[in-house]
Amino acid sequence: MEQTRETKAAGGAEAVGAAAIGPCAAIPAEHMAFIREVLDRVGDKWSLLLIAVLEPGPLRYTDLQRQIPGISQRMLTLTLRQLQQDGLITRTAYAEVPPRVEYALTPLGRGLHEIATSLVGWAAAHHDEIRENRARTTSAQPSAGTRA
Amino acid sequence: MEQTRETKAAGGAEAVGAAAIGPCAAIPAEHMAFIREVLDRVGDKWSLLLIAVLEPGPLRYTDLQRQIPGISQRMLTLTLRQLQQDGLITRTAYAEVPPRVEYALTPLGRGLHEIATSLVGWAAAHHDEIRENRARTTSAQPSAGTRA
DNA sequence: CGGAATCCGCGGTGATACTG
DNA sequence: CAGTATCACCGCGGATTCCG
Repeated sequence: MEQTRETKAAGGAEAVGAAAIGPCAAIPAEHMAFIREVLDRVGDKWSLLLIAVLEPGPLRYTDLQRQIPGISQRMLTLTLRQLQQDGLITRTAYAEVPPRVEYALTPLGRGLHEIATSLVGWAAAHHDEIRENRARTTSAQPSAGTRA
Repeated sequence: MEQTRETKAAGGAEAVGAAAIGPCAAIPAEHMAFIREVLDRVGDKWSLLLIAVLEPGPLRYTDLQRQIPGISQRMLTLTLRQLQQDGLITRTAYAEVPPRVEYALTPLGRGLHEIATSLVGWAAAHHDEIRENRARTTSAQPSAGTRA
């Protein structure tokens, strides 16, 4: 029974050194945990969007709120802080009479921003396609494996 | 008080027609909702990872479980089904005596896969950097804007 | 203006057990 | 092998309120 599972995961053990070959095929299990961690942080509903929106220059708190209609102050602040802790964005507070705070991408965050942009672009490009597929298959699961 | 917020978001209103310029700068609010939707689906802890892992060829259910250590049957099945509904992956069931089911990327899913790979690659490349940053700033927030 | 604090619900998520 | 079903948890995330 074990030989069947060797389909393509045979390199699981020695994949440790194979990380350079492909970033995805045979991912070293040791890194999986952290990758998941990053993926989770990045995929927490707002982070990527925030990174994507933060593109050009420093943005103020209110600006971010305007650019991301659905977000609440709570989530904006929370996500902002998280991103800052990870070193993806910088927070600059000017202790002026009308308090002003600006958020900007760090070089590290800029790298992620490109990916975020790709993702947003992909979503925008295929959103109708996905919607069609989703509508077509929504609540349309036969009992089991039909269509061979 | 209103003129201060015009920093760079002045194009917020007419950005609707500016969608073709940049995928990210001044995102049309109309698409935001769906982008968030896609982003959320894609960022639901497992989807991207699954897409990334599904890279080369068809994989069986058990293979996927092996490749993604932390996932439960429930989440695997759920995510799989969701991705299938969105037309990102295909599910092929062979009604054999030992039931065999193979999952593979669709062309659409392959597009996302590239992005997922980028993201995973990015995470792997900067995971230590992020960790440092995170450790450095963890529970180290002064009362307010220190370091200008 | 930019947040912090609190309350609270929803659903994502994981164990476990069972089925075909 | 490849799921499905049920349960129970907890943390994300939204709404609201208050502070500097």
